[in-house]
Amino acid sequence: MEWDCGGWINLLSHKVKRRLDAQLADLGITGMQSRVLYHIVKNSAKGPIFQRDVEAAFGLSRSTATGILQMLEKEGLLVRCAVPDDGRLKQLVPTAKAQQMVAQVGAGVRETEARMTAGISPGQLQVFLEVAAKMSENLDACAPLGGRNCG
Amino acid sequence: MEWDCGGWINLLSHKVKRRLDAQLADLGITGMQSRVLYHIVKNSAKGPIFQRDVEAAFGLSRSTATGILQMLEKEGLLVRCAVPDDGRLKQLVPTAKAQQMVAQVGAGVRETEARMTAGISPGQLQVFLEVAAKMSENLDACAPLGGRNCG
DNA sequence: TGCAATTTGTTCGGATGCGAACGATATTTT
DNA sequence: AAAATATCGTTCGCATCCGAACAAATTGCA
Repeated sequence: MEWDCGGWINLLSHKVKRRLDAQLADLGITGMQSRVLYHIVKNSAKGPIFQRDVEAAFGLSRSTATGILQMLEKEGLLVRCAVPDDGRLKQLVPTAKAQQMVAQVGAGVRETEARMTAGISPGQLQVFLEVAAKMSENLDACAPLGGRNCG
Repeated sequence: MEWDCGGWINLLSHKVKRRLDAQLADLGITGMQSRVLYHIVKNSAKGPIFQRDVEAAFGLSRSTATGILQMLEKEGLLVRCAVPDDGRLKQLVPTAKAQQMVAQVGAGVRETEARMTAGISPGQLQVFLEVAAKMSENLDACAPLGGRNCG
């Protein structure tokens, strides 16, 4: 009779989100937005990056990704420009402002990370991350149930 | 420059939620609702339980808890009745239907839990849960930042 | 070539969660 | 006792995210 599927994980995620959003509120950006922006900044150096890559990396639906990227563009943190090769794609190009934002966000994030992991040994943290990754993988494997809208 | 605050945790939580909600869709209940209901069923045996207890247990804001409990009542899964001692409180009393629902949900939840933890040793899982609990605790400790609306 | 299927991103309506402001009831202080 | 304070739950408007339906562009196949 005892079960708790995802109870702890959702509770923890919930707290992380609240803490991080509060930490970043002054910068006018949310945790999710900052992660997406960081991902774009980091990966656009290696080659062109598109909305579909963001969807895949964060498990977001198309509509949600559209909204986040529109918002980031409106804030002047990136530009979505058409590419000649394929008229469907819009390449995501971070602006100089994005670099600043990423640096500022990084400071807040590291602070929150430090508080969060206080008193946890590197070894424990390692196991934690490995288990989390394995769970993520397991869930991908049994994905066919439900939503077909995201990659 | 490398940071990922809550990236993995949010991604995993996201996937758990999607999987569980899909699993429970046939029963007409969401993962969050089912967890709250289970909590009420389990704890109402030990003594009266109120909305504030739900808020504390799941880190929900007052308004969110109100919404979930109103919904569960509308579905006939619980009754919120006034108590004579304190006119502010509404005791949460699960119905017989709630017992059935909890049993049905339990089956689906155990299936999802099994899939999710496949290939993970009990020892690893133990560490994972301990670290998650420690992180949760750490986040509670630095709570004063932001929202004052929830317990 | 020409038409079907796929891919990419948008818009729309709905669900869930939050914070602020509120009314009602209890408790504490004066 | 009266007034200030605290607690409990509700309502409201806002943000985030989802899935479905859609338009535009590309690819694959006959």
